[in-house]
Amino acid sequence: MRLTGYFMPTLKETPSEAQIVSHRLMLRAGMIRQASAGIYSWLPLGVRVLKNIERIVREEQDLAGAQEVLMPTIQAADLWQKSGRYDAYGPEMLRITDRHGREMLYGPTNEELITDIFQHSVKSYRDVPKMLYHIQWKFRDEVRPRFGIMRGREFLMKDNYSFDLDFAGAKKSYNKMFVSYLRTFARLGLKAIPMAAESGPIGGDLSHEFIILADTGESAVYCHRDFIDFDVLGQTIDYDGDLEPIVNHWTKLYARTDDMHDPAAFDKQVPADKQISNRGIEVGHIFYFGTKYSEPLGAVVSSAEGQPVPVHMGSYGIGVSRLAGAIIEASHDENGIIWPESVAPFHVGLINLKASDAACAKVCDDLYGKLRAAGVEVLYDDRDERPGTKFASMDLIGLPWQLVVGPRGVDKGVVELKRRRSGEREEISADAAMARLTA
RNA sequence: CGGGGCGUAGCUCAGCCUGGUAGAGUGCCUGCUUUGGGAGCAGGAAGCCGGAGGUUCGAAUCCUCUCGCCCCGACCA
Repeated sequence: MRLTGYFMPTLKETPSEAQIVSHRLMLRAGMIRQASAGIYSWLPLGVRVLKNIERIVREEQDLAGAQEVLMPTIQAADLWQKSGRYDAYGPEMLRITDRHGREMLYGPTNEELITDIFQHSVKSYRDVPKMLYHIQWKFRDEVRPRFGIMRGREFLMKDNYSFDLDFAGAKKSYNKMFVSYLRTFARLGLKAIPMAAESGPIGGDLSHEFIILADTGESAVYCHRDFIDFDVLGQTIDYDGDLEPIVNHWTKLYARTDDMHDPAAFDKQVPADKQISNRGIEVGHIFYFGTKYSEPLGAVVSSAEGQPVPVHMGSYGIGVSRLAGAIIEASHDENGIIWPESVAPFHVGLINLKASDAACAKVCDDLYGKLRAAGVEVLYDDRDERPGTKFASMDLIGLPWQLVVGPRGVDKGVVELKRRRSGEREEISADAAMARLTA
């Protein structure tokens, strides 16, 4: 993409409404634009990031055996009346009346709808287990939206719902999602730590929040330092096999959010030099809730003995749009965003330091063509701007690599390859740079 | 929902107290100079001063109402 033709309205100054770093940087980088309180439009650069996050989430859901569906944003109120949540949900739920006076709502979540879909078609124990997920916009009328995209009223979320015959089955589904989440966040370049969370009236330990550590996080979290070095991507996962050992490995050490924190247990279980107490951002939440919705909504299957049994369910959420902000919170410096490779809107930024110089332009155009031909996503700054402006905006938008071509280097037959994350630069030939970027 | 604050040019803000018909920086457009970390000079375009009432000869400025947005707290993916 040539920057001269790209819609990327960057800002030199920080808009006054933005307080936290991800919000400021997303606005400055031209990723989003506020439409109203807690509601945002996504501009081209932001959409590219969002799509990358979505892609990874989707791939990992599919890998774990879940199937994608797509449920509507607007739902009829009657299912919610059946589950009892229409009254329980309160003003956070945006209620709408259609032209016929029918009560509708903009979905804040989808348990009712998915359970209804399931119960219409599934009647036998032979048809479970099933895991169905979708990635859809949701709306929660937060009293006080804030932190930009991190806590908007409208947000993009992946939610998955599992259906099993009994608790043992549900636990297997839970484990699949647990491991799937570890992989998903790791691929997004994040250190996400599963922390014991409130599981509501069901009780037990089957609820985990996946938290990333960031100083600007919204809640206090406490955990063992060894989590930082845990790795999940180095092993092959067999989702049909026993996942319990992996789950155990990731849950045996102390990790709790503020509301579950027990200072005495923390001190007892974690040596002082291994204690981390920090702020954290919740990027995912998984829980088992048994028959809470299957009973009132009639999601019942026949057991092998011919007896009707309500299915055991779990639900598993990932805040897709929130992740865009969370990744920035976890990965930036004073100059701007530092995207992990997997979600970067482009792989490399090609900077022509002197657009008016024919030799420079020749080298750049050539590199641009070759990179594109090689399938490398490249943003080519071909603007007639000063070098400082170009460096600043490229650092701001945080592409993993910068390929800098200036008259000085072109004379010597070299270009400069800069790593955004470390700031390392090296002068190498254009061919060598190509080889590096296509490796 | 309790408490606080802010709406003036795309962005950051001054002007408001003490009423006299719109400002700066930056960004944008033109030209010249410049060219390795958000340049310099000159010229230019750009605002229903959030909206509605009111007071006044006259309102960005004073009064009332209203809408929007932000911050702290409680709450939340």
